[in-house]
Amino acid sequence: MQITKAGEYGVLGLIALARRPVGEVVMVDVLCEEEAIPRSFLGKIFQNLTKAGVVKSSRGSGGGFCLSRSAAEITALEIIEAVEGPIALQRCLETEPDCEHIGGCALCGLLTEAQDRIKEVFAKTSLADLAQRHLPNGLVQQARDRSLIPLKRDGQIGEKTNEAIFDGPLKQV
Amino acid sequence: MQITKAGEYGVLGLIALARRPVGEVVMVDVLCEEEAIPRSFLGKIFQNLTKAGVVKSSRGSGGGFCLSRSAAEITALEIIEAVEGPIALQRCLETEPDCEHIGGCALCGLLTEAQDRIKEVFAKTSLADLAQRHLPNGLVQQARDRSLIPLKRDGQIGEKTNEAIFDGPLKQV
DNA sequence: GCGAATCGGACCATTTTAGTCTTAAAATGA
DNA sequence: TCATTTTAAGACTAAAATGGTCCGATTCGC
Repeated sequence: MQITKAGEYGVLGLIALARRPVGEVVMVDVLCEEEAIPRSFLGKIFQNLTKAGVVKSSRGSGGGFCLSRSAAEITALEIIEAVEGPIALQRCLETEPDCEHIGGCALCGLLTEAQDRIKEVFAKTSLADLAQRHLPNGLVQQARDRSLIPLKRDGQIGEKTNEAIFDGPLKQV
Repeated sequence: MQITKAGEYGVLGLIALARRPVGEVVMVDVLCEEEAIPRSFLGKIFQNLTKAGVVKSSRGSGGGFCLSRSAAEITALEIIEAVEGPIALQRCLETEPDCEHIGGCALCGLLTEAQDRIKEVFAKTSLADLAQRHLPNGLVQQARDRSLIPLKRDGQIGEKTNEAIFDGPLKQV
């Protein structure tokens, strides 16, 4: 009962994309650096987002990804389901409506309700909302200018960077 | 983002237990047969429920499990968290309050909200509620008398039994 | 005290996650 | 046209979680 890394990275990558002017094509390399995501992984995740119609891709030099619609029209639900598949707490809801347990099972009702609540939360939140909440003050850039953020790259993961970042005057967000 | 089999079986096993008079000690064997759960697996699950104080165990011949409180005082949240660990969609909430992402992350807020909704649903539902919703008419016993339910046992799992069970007059639940 | 019955916990197989790597295809610009 | 740059697709892998089994320590009834 957790969001996967793929889902997490997907949202984060899209937030980075949503920070740019609409229509601007950005390489996956750039997005990865900004949000400290392993490069090849985000590439694969964005493939799914392309299939789902959330982003558009263009190949070749000068290529990259851009949002297929305005960030206000993309919901968190759409993103997460594109990456992780449909949200379904209960297994049997995925394929057939009847529960596999004997005589109709109380769990179905409970889990369906919980699942609907989650979907409500995700559906009412747009990518624009998320992008706005995420670092409203350009603190990332400040921190990066002060070399407080060692970037993660493939193979060589910087760890325990939080303290460094959050120490000092940047702390009072 | 799914409930685990362990969580599912835990709830189901407790429902079976809650059907009996309070204080009655029941062997896992019996509970397993009633809800078609692999025997040794439910044993392990009930270990966790014992540690969490949801059931009490007694060993030796004549031993088994009984609810430690009335079913109305046990919530689904308690059961599921006892079996699966705390419900935490977001990883970083589990250990530390600060998000690992740079400069405070929009995901934290979103996932925390979703998580709170799930907990609300689970917290407001008691085991007694579930037991009441689960087969109010004793349909299981009817079905079993008519040999419509091949019981699952260790090693030899009966599959695709649903059609057989739901066909015929039992269908209109 | 003995033996049967039961939980408790170590153990194991399979699936999922979280990535990486390689090859192919497409677009650009020289 | 050709080299370069970028995504697309998918095979591959290590590690963790899941789902489940099995045996031994413990306890009870006699």
